[in-house]
Amino acid sequence: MHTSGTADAALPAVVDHAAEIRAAGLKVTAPRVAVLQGLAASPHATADQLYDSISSTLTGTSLQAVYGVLAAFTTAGLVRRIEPAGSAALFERRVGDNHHHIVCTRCHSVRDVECVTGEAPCLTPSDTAGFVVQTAEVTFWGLCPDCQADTAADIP
Amino acid sequence: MHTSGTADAALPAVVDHAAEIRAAGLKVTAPRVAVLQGLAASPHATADQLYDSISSTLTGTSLQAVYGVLAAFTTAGLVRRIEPAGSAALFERRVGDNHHHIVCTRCHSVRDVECVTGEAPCLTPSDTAGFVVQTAEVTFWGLCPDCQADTAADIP
DNA sequence: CAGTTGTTTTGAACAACTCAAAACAAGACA
DNA sequence: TGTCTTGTTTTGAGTTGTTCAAAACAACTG
Repeated sequence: MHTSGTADAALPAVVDHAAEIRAAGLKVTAPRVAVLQGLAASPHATADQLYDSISSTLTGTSLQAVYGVLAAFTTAGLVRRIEPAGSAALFERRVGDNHHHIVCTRCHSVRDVECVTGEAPCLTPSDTAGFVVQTAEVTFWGLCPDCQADTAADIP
Repeated sequence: MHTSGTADAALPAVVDHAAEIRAAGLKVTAPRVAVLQGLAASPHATADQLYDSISSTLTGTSLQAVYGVLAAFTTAGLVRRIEPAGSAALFERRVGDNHHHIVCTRCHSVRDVECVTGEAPCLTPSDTAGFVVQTAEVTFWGLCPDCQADTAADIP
C-alpha cells in the first residue's frame, strides 16, 4: 500500500468519488465519500446496508446521515433509487441509462438487466388513458442461480 | 328495494361477491364482501382507503381485519397486490392477465395499461444473469390528464 | 483565517404493516 | 336445528423503513 509510484495514484477510487460529489455541486464530506465507496462495493444496497458498511470504518456516523446523503445524491442525480415490491429502497450508481432490474423472488437479490429489445416497445403502451408517459420501469421477477440450486436440492 | 321480481335477483352484485369468495375456498364474511365491493368501486385501492369506505357502513370493522382480508384474498388469487414506488400497497381485482400500470408522478393515481405489444418482448430481457425469469412487471410513469391541466395552468 | 452556507448529529415522530392471543362466527355434520 | 370445529375478526401492541426538526458542526468562499 505504501510503496506505490505516486501518492495520488495510490487511491484513484477515493479521488474519483470526491470529484464526482464536487462535480454534482455538493460539498465533499466523509459520509458522502463512504456512501459512494459502499455503493461501488455493493451496487444495489439499502440505506441500512450502506450504514453497516460505513459505520465500521467511519465511527460516529448515523443512519440518518446516510439517508440524508442518499437523498442529496438522488436529487443531484448521482444515484438512482429503486423500490422493488417487498424490499426497502435500493440505491445504485447507474443513472441516466434506461436499464432495468431482475429480482429474485426467493432471496430478493437484484441484478441489472439491459433493455436491448427495450426502449421503443417498452415505452409504448397501447392505451395510455390520456397520460403523458415519461418513463417506463421494468422489473423482472425470477429465481437467481443460487436459489435455483437451493430449490432443486429441496425437491428430490 | 322490496318490490323486485325475485328476491335473489335484487342484489346480484352482492351475490356474486359471496359466490366468488366461496369459490376461492374462503368463508363468506361481511368484511370480505365489503372489501370486494370497495374494490369494485375503486379498482386500485390501499388497505386504508378500503377500510375508510367500509367502516362507514360496516361499523366495528378494524383496519387489521382489512389487512387480513386482503392477505387472504391475495394468497387465494382473488386480488393482486401492486406496490408502486412511493405509495402504499394497492389492491386490484384484475388477476391472471398480464396487464400493467401507469402511475401519475404528481398525484399518484393509477390506471391499467394493456400490454399488447407486450408479452413477448417485455418478457425477454437480453441477459438474465442466470436468473430463471418468472414474470415481468412494467410500470409506466407520467402525468395524468388532470395533472396535465393543472401543470399547464401553473406555467404561463 | 473568518464567515457563510450546507451537512451531520441527535432525538423524536410517523406511516405502513405485521404479529399474537382471545373472542367470535361460518359452515359441516349429527 | 343445534352443536362442534375451524377459520376469521377484534383488540392491542410491536416492528420496520423512513422522515422531520433543531442544534452542533464542518466544507468551501473570499
